[in-house]
Amino acid sequence: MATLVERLEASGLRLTAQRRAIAEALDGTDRHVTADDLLPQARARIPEIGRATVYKALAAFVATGQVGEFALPGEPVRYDPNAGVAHHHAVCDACGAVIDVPIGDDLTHLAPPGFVAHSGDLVLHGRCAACAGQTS
Amino acid sequence: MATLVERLEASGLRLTAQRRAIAEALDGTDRHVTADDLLPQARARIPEIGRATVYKALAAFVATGQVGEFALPGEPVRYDPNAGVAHHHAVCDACGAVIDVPIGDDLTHLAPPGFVAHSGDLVLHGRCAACAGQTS
DNA sequence: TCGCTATCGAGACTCTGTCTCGATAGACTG
DNA sequence: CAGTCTATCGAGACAGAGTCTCGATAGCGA
Ligand SMILES: [Zn+2]
Ligand SMILES: [Zn+2]
Ligand SMILES: [Zn+2]
Ligand SMILES: [Zn+2]
Repeated sequence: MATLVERLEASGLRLTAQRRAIAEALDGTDRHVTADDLLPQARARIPEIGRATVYKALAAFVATGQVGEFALPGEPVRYDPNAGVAHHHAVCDACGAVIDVPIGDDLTHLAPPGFVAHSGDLVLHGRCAACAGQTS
Repeated sequence: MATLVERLEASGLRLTAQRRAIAEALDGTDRHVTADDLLPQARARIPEIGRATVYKALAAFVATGQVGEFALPGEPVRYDPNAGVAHHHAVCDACGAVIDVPIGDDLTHLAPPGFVAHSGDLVLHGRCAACAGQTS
């Protein structure tokens, strides 16, 4: 898999220095981070980068389909550099970890009659391997 | 299926006049509404009801498991009076409609090794029956 | 090189949701 | 019924996430 910067270039997005810094910061983590998490990371590369720039860059990345976003109720939106490969997410109730789950079945066949689904986001809730072992 | 008010009573929640008004307002719609959507509906029953009261009441309802919540990126949390029966959601890209989808398969078996899943929320994206027919 | 346009940065602004705190309403006791 | 104890209420201040405005800048094509 190419880097996020390469995939964004390939998608035709104009890659400025700021967007490159933000894409590198996002790609450098396997976590699922928020925009405000990313700001200090991006500033490590370009100190004068603005907060609005991060939001606008992430929106542009999402529009290309190379970056995913998902939201849990009551939490800020998280961005996912791994959207080139479709996958689902498992969220640990105990520690909050978000784990990528490879896609097995196609889930769009679950759509009701008449609904034309092009994608589906599944979020599993439970205990991750580390937390399940403990008798909380 | 009993009304939401009845189900909340059965779950042992203290049902004040305000909570009853909010539960009736929520139950009276088949849509998936936000807390602030609900405020005027609740005030139609009890005019002096406060905004914080609606938020706190909804949080209490969710804690009983009789009301569901789900979030789309960039949108306020929506509340679902129909959580007594587990179901998924289909969201129309074009008109924004949120449609209940009866559960078919159990999806928790998709969890990765070691992860103990107790529930899964699936959100399908696409076009609803009304919007799919049109050549937008 | 010139100019057009998308992007940038700063900060004000909006919106969603939470917290504080004094007042109130119930439940429970006797 | 009166007293007490506690959960809930309402108002408004507050906080966090995200957007908008607008003048400045940088990249791209001609
Ligand atoms: Zn965990
Ligand atoms: Zn992911
Ligand atoms: Zn539609
Ligand atoms: Zn629903």
